[in-house]
Amino acid sequence: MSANSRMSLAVHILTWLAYDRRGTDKETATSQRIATSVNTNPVVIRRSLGRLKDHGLVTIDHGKGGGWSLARDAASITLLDVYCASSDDPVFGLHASDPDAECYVGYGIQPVLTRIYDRATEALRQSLAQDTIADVLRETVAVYAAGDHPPPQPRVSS
Amino acid sequence: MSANSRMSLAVHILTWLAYDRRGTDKETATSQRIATSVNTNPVVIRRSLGRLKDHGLVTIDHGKGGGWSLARDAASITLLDVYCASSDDPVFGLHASDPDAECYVGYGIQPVLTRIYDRATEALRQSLAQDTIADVLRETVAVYAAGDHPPPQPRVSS
DNA sequence: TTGTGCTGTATCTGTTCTTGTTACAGTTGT
DNA sequence: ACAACTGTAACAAGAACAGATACAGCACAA
Repeated sequence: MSANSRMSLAVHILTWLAYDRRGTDKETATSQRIATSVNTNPVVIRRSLGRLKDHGLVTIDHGKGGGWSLARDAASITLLDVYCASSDDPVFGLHASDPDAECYVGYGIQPVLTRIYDRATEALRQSLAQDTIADVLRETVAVYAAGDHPPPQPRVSS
Repeated sequence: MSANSRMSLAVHILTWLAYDRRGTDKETATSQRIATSVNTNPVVIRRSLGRLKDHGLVTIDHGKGGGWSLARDAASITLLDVYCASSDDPVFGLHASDPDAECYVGYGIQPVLTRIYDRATEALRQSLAQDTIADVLRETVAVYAAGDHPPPQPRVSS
């Protein structure tokens, strides 16, 4: 919902791939299997994976038996990378309709807002840059290990 | 547009009121006059002002000849205050549909995301807290003074 | 070369959110 | 009582989004 659930979706996918890579049986990583974990439609996953591929975060092996995998080590993919790949829209938007240019405030406020928004957005980005997909995977597994999980099975997906 | 143009609207309104307060002729600050500067409908302004009033940033004098004014000094209203009054929605949203709890990643990822999002959002908020409406007004007037403004009149609005 | 399995993308639907607008009752000073 | 403005409901139009179906395209295997 709200603003940016695409970010959560992308992090989920990448974390899933990072976990999947550790396995040895190597069932192919298809959009269908990922969709089961995220609990949504495979097309939604493919749309997100397409963006991640365009930003060089994942690769795809086409053809029968192919599948998705991380293009780089999970420890080198920061959440800022994911954020950049997930959203084109700025956090803050300017006025829906252009202000009255004949007014002191209406004339001058937009560049001021832009400066303030840019700085705040940069602070947000710096914070996101501090975590990697490897961190998320480690913490996520820890949450699983600590919790009283409803199901007893320790496999990635169904 | 995009995410949060309500923030820009609220900053514009408060800056306008901060400027208006400096005047001596004291034409009443009505939603109609503010709407002219923002170039929108008075009801849109009233909706925003209602939220700002609920957060204690502005006050209203009802009745004939009444009008809006800042509840506090412009230098004491930070953009974080405005942000809090403008938006209930978080910057980042979690998954649209709950992930599969039978999956390692699906089970454990949401609290991890929440922690990361909270930290990033806090960085954004700290950045916004560094500017006040008084700062915005000063810089906005400077932009006006520096520019080659289309109209020659130096009055607030029409 | 044919078959298989998966991707990439177009398209449609239902939902939600937002802006802009009209309308009108409520409030308050003159 | 009147004038002036607010607060809010209601509505239309538009954008954005998730979810879903459908199908052509691609690459490997046999």
